[in-house]
Amino acid sequence: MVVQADEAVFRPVRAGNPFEETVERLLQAIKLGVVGPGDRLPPERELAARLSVSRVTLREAIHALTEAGYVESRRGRYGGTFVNAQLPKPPRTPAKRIARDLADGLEDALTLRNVLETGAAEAAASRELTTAEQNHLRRCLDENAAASLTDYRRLDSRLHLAVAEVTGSPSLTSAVADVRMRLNELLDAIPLLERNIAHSNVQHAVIVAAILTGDPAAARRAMQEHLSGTAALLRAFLA
Amino acid sequence: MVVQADEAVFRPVRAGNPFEETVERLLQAIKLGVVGPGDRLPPERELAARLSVSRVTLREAIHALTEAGYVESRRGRYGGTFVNAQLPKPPRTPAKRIARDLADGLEDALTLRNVLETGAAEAAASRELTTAEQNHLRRCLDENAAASLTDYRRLDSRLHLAVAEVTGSPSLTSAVADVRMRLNELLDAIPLLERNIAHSNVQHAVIVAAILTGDPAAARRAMQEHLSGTAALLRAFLA
DNA sequence: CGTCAATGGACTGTACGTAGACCAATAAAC
DNA sequence: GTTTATTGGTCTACGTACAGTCCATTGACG
Repeated sequence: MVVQADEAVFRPVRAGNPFEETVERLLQAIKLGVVGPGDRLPPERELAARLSVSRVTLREAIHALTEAGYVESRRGRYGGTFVNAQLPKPPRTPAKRIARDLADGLEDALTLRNVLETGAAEAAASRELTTAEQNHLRRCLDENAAASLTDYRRLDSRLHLAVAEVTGSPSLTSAVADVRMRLNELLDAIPLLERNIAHSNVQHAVIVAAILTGDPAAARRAMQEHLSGTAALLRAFLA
Repeated sequence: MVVQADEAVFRPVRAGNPFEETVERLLQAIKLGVVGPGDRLPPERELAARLSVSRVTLREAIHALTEAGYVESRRGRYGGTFVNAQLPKPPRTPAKRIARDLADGLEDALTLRNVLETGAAEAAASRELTTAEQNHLRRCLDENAAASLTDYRRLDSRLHLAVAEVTGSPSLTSAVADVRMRLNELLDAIPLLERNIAHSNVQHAVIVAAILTGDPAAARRAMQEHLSGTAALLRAFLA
């Protein structure tokens, strides 16, 4: 009997209660650099509507993030909830624990990421990009290249997300964001080496160049190489 | 200001209430052929646990599907909930309405499907398949090829799902199942032509052969061609 | 023919999430 | 300085979903 499809289709309907899911989403926005330090989140009423969550639940999620040191709220007109300039650094979960938690899930996540991101790079290069999209991509590339060590991971995520964005497919963008979050905890456990960063920056430039010049095959190939490097690091680190 | 990533990350936390989501999942299992006519669903207690839903909610969902003519329940030991041999045929939503509903979403779904399924084909061909996996793939291929007109769509879905299954990545399998469901309504609106079916069967055989012989590039290329045919049909039909 | 394990069916109390209205504070605009 | 629109903060009533328990039915097996 084949159980693989059963597992896929009878998986949990939702990952947690609305509160937990909302916290996760806001963290996604912050950790993937969709909203940067100092940026303001949308007003509670609007954000609650977009997330299809009651304002009470959203506020509880924001409260949790406030206590964790991610955001701060100010009342009154021109007030709002702002992302802190100094983000709390993740608690450095022991690698052993991560490895145990994700032992099976790691290959799953890496496979999905490989499919999504190489596909996104190819799809992006197959499109006619607007000037705004081109600028967005270039800006994300430059900001990442100029990033300090503490900001690198977030701006790296932001760049990869930008590649998905310029495919014009919101679903694909969401999927890339989700799988990136799944791998984030692991990536945080790996020490950042200057040499690796330099290498990444070069690869990023190649990927973006291929997308901007409209070379799908090259974009896919470059992304593939880039990802396999990270994947190798992860596998080695957790071995 | 770039809003693409905002849309992706601030999208609704959940598509509906647990009841609706559960109905959708069970329909997914039936319509994608994961459970065929005459098959028994897992016992309510077990299924509720796997879906992370209360038994009450699951029962309400099953009740809805019973009224819609998809399943039937029998009490007692060796009882259970069984998929009807004769499935109700979908209500043939007018194409105009579908086109209006999915106007924007169509390209989004097609892009995602292309990325996921070509990626799945390549990933599947890159793996060492167990004998069970090989047989499963072949069986799905054969059953689809032998299918009658009324069964064709379901067994076609089942085959595509099988390709994702043999990548060994549950997340990828789920993603393929989800995007297939999004396109299902549209596919149901397109008339099935014998000639198209024959062509599809040939392409399916090529895809499966490439996977079984471990030729990732060929698998990707074959799947790509296969999908672009369907995509062209959909775009033309809704134009 | 009786037993019994497994399954669907039904009920109760609790907790959580929601919708909506209202209050409080803030800073730009006048 | 006053006004005012916008935003976060608070409260209440309601509905839904959940966990747990018990009941009803069935058919294989001894």
